[in-house]
Amino acid sequence: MNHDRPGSDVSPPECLWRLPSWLLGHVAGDAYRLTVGAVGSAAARTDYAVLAGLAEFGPTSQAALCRRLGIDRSDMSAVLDRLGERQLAVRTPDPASRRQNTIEITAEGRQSLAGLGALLGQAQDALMAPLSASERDHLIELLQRLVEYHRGYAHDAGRRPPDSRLSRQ
Amino acid sequence: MNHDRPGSDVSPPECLWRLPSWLLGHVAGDAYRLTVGAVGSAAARTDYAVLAGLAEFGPTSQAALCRRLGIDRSDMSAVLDRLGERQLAVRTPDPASRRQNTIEITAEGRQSLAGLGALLGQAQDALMAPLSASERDHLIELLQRLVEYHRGYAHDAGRRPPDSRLSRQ
DNA sequence: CACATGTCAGGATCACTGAAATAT
DNA sequence: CATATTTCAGTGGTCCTGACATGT
Repeated sequence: MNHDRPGSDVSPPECLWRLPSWLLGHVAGDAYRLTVGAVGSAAARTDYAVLAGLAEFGPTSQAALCRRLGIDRSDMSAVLDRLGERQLAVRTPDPASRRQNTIEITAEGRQSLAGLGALLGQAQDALMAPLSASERDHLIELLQRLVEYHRGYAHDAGRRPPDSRLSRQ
Repeated sequence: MNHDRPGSDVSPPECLWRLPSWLLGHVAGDAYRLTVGAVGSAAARTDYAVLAGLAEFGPTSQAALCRRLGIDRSDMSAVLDRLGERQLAVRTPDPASRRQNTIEITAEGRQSLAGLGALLGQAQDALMAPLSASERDHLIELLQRLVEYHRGYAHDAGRRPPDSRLSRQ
């Protein structure tokens, strides 16, 4: 029933309006609703992330996938069950180390990934609508710096240290 | 048990790394955990927002408070019950319009607000640690623009039109 | 009557806790 | 033994739906 929704008396307290965590909560909520709307369901949103990871990483263990996507391994099982049922990914026990699975994306999975990616692109445009292209880039860059710092992601694309060849030999 | 947490194999897929909604989800999650950690409980985080609103708006109706803080009115009742029990806010029926309550912050509420504000400030610094002062301001401004656009907040403080005195008389 | 307010009961999703079974 | 992987059961919070009683 979506109670509440702006009236004319709506302006936030200064005190929260300058508070990054409050702003982030609202914007992330909007982003969530927009992407879920574009993609059709909350599950499909998670599926996209997992499929994107599988497509880019190649066959991976389930735990590594969790670490790289920031999804708790308690929740990953259900996601992979769902992807498995729909034949979008396959889970095979790893012969080399029998305690872990090898997860791999299927051809259908890649198709689904492409479709979801297109839908998500629209949602991103809707989300970032009020910002110019350079502002969007700047926002993305600032968010990336925060993610790197707090989640220990070492994003290295295009940031290969200048002496990388030297330091290796 | 906080499963997962970075290893050395951790780097996100390019595909998500440029996706604002994914970045926002992670950063908002970090912000949430930092603020909850600083403030002691998730409930205290909500209390802060409500107390901040009450302190800045003055006595307000419950529904107006919901709209301005972006909290659903289904959930506000419980929050006010909690604040009432702890004597941080009082809920009195409005004599002028008997269908609405007037909510007001108490002296204890202001004390609690100040304490929580200090704790939250530390969490914000921790969150924004990797960014310079001007980068923090820029991030905040970009997020504000998105919140305004998507949630219909009309933020006007400090943006009084240059001719505000003229336009009023 | 339509409409706003406050309250309640409940669902859905998410991030997380804690523990078990299994294998290295 | 300690450690890592996979899975499951369950919690708490937030957001949301739908309804109801009470007022204007």
